[in-house]
Amino acid sequence: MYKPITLKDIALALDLSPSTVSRALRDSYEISKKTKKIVNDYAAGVNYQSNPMAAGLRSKKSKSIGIVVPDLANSFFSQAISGIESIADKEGYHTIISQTKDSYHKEIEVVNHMANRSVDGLIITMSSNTTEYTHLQQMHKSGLPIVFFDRIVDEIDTYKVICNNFESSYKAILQLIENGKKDIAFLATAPQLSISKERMNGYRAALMDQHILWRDELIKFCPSGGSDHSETEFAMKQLMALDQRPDAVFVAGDRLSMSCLRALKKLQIDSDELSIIGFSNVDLIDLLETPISHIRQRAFEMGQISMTMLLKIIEAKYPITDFDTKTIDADIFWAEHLGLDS
Amino acid sequence: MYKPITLKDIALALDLSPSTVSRALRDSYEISKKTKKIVNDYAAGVNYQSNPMAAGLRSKKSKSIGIVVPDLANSFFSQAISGIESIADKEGYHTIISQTKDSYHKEIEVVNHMANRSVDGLIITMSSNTTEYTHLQQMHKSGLPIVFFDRIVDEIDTYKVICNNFESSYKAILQLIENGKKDIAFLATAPQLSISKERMNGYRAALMDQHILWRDELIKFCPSGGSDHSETEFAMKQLMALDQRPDAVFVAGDRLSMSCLRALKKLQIDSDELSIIGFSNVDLIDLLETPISHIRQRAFEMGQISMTMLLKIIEAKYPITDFDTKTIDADIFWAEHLGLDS
DNA sequence: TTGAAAGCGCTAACAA
DNA sequence: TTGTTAGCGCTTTCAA
Repeated sequence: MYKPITLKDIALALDLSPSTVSRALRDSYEISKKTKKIVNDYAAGVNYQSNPMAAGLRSKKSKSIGIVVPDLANSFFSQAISGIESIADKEGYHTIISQTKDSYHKEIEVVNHMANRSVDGLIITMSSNTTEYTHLQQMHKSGLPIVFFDRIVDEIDTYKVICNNFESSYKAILQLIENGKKDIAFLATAPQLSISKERMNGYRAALMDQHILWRDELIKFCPSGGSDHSETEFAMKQLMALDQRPDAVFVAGDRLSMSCLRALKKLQIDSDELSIIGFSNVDLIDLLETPISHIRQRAFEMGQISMTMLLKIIEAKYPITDFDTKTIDADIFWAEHLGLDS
Repeated sequence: MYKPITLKDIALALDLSPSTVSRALRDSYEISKKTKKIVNDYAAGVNYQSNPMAAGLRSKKSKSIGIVVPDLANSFFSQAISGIESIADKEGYHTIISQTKDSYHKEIEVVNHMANRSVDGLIITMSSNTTEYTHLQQMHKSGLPIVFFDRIVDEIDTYKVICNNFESSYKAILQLIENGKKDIAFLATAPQLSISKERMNGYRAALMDQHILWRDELIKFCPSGGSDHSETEFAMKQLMALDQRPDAVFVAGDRLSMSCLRALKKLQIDSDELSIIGFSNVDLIDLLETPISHIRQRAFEMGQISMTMLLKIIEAKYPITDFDTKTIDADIFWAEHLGLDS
């Protein structure tokens, strides 16, 4: 059976008390250098591993944080996770990752599990089906440090890290208009998501500033976010069936952008007919058949900032009350055939 | 401060003993239906969440398992994780995911952390830089259930799940040869990895059976596995500089396949000049500019099987001694221009 | 500078 | 069917 060395074992072997060993191992100021050396050497020799469950049970700290994202297969999230880990590693924090697959119930379950496992904090991107936040509000009120990332929740006051959704959308649409596009469709995932709203606001503002009329029929939502291709295909089919067809489509979602490409391929719609610009952090974007203009979020950097913010809360001596939302620029890349700079 | 309801609180409120409450909550046969109902109703009312750290500390079980993969950004792994979770969810197990970024040291750290967090078992794909397994051997000897996945370790006797590396490689090469290719290069990641060896064996066997001479200069390794593009580019450049240039290349790695495509694009080598077939589980493969024949592993299924095997070990009444290695078929898809069936 | 003792929240013998 | 008691491995008062 699995029987690791315990702190007690060390105490016994070294004829010290458990508390001394514990303190020595944690490099407490009360312990003499000599004792510390003896203890640490012995511990290293027998490959002692402290048990975080026992430690956490007592001290309510675990030096580990939880990361909750909707989908690991989404490069935006995996890049962000790498950013989070780059900081966590440096600061000696472990990370525990879980995905919700955009399910509200899975999210609740995962968050509870992490909280109970005594993570010291949480970095979370909401599931797209989450419209009710009491599970998070409760934890947050109880003192669990939380940082929201990408998809944020207004109702909970804490640090939030998002990309410049409004501005980058605005800029993208503006550029399209200046390039002669007039009928720009808007394709988004779930309408209740913060990112959908912010991106739509950017779209709307650009149209208004350029005196282009808003057309309801050009707005389509695919709540599955592109995981259900038929949904995207249906939306695109509807758009292309309009009397006044769009000449461009702005896709406000990462997975959705690729789903949209696939739909266009299936519907045999050429990229000359319909320009497409979408949010995308896909690595392979340069290898795609159809050149696609895209807005690329600085996911790694966003992850790093999220972790930095979380650490700030965790290690704060006094509760923080003055939270803000970090907005990170995104980079726009124009497909070559449009002949535009990025 | 964070002060969750404890089992004791419930016991106090209901004037029961903690053990009764504990048993009622866990639906023990010893407890009357009435008491169970009272307890469960009350617990639900106050939103009681059991503390798995305390439970785990005592019972040495946590109903959670660890998943360790090299890289979350690799679709093969994220698909496999989804497969693992599909079974874990059903059986009431939580999953804790970590990535090693193919670092040996990160792997050790992550595995230790998980073991200490009392995961009930581990599903792991080795880091490509791991050549020494004492950290795992130790845990395994101590009784931690482990299932190896994709990249396996001969030295440790437990369940292993891999794809049919030899056979699918053999079949792919055979097909290439039958299609007239004669100078088939072999591109792999780290040579010490089980997958590299198995795939090379398939390659070698097919050549031999078809009486094609083995040529050392057609074999190239890219230890970074495609994350360092310059490495791949250099290898491809070397290959194309040979007097007798290859007319096809077989890529024995997921990320490497895409890296290879990118290298060919950069070197402006047409797919007519050089056919490429590689392992790949990329979702977007149908949207790529260059049609690429590919071997697609049944990642989701492999994940499911891994989890099933792990559960078998975890829940075994008596230690299992008779382990085997599950080999799952892979599917070969031929790029259209080759005019072959899959 | 070290040790003794209590207890974190839970489970599992053993008793009743 | 329920309660009592001890203890998982560690940290943390408090005392020495």
